[in-house]
Amino acid sequence: MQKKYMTIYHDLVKKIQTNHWPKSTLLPSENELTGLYHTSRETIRKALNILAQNGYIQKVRGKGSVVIDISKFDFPVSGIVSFKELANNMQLPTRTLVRELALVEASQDIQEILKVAKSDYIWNVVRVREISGEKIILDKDYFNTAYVPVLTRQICEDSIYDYLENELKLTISFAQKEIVVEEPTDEDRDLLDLEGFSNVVVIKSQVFLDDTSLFQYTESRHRPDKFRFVDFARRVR
Amino acid sequence: MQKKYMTIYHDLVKKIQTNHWPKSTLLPSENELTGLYHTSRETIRKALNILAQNGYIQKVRGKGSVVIDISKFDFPVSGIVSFKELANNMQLPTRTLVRELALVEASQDIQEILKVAKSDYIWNVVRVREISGEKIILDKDYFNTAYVPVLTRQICEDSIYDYLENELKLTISFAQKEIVVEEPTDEDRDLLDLEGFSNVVVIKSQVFLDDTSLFQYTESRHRPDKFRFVDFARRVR
DNA sequence: AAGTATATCTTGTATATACATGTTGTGCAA
DNA sequence: TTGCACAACATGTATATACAAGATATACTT
Repeated sequence: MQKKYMTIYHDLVKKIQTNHWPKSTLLPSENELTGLYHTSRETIRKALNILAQNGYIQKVRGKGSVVIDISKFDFPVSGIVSFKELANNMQLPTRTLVRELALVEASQDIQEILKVAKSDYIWNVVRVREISGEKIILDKDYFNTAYVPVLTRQICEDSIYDYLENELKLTISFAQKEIVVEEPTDEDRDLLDLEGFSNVVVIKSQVFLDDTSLFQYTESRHRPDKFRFVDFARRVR
Repeated sequence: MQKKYMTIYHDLVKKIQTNHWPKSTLLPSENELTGLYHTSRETIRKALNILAQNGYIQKVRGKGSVVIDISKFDFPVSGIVSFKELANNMQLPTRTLVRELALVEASQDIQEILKVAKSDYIWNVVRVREISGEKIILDKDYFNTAYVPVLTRQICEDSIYDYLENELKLTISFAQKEIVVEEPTDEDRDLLDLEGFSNVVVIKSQVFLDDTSLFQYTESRHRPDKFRFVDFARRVR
């Protein structure tokens, strides 16, 4: 890491999480922090602003930065996080079952969503996520082959995002997400342990790269009783 | 508005929304913008960073700022937005029915959530939101009387947030939100037009003021078929 | 003793400069 | 014609200074 304000940010996060500065106390003032980190006030302020954005502190003019330890929860689906990254932070045992991996012509719907031509081929991946032995989540991924030419079963069982970022060197940047509740499809009923639930929670995401190109569409279909979405929000005026 | 970077931000938002710079084109460079707005580059950069945060542009190093018009959707429940503010942006007719407004001792649960003492009184508000004549949303609000001493039926029918911000001069600042799916309670079945749905989507929010004090807890209970949550997310590394 | 003015702390805004680093097109050389 | 070097321009990072404005403790005045 070479970006100074980022290393300071991460250091401050760690210190807040380890209770170095307990909840609802004040951080050292910006001027003191410049001394501690041997840097300028503007650099400190950049780090502090990211802390505020992410719900670690609340800045109060004339007073200082209050720690608000909205403790980063068990299952933060906010942001863009791969299942593997989630699983790593979870206490429960997880498993991924690849049910489908095929290069196919896009359906009408997917054509429009991914903005590809009629004859274009796309990757179609269907995976079941098992948590504590129960089939809880059905992930249906569609990738534009212009950006993801190759996919293997091995990659899908491990982590596609890991492959995209570390092997293909793609820079995943932002996503448009939508959460709705739907009736289960036959596929849902077939592949998930729905236990009589008459709804599934569906997270639909369009995911974009650094250069604003749309490369992925995903539907993540969850059993409703196991679904939880937490978010930190700021009031905008 | 006296903050220069905020007026520039709002001006740029307006110009993007009115297609002055169409989707996937480049904004003028930072240097050009300093000329247009008669200001310094850092001030322009502050405005641009807020645009990027809110999903209007994607900054690409060496190239410029690409407009990504993730068009602000019909029902943005992301952020902290009052029902009245939502209703004003909606095409459909809405109505609010106040079913309860009482000063009561907090239950065990609410005591813990709002962090008030056993004997403390809190405001308990129950409102039904009608959209196109259907009872779709049940809002259950709990306010700490230390910050909201007075509430009237009139205020609850109009907009509590409007009252808090413009009359009481409270500065609502941030919230911790959680979305889960639950089985309907008797109250849900009684007050909402559930039409046989066996689930409700519940948004639970703790809302905080400027000085980090917790003043409100809310449960917003939605009929699942009418629920939609959209969000813009950035990948953090 | 009470209240008020003030000094001094805090964060917020605006501006300037310097250099690093990524992108793109121009023009020269093979 | 192809390919490479380089200039020109874009954004990113780090630093400095000045002043505005909110919070707070101190000391002084009444």
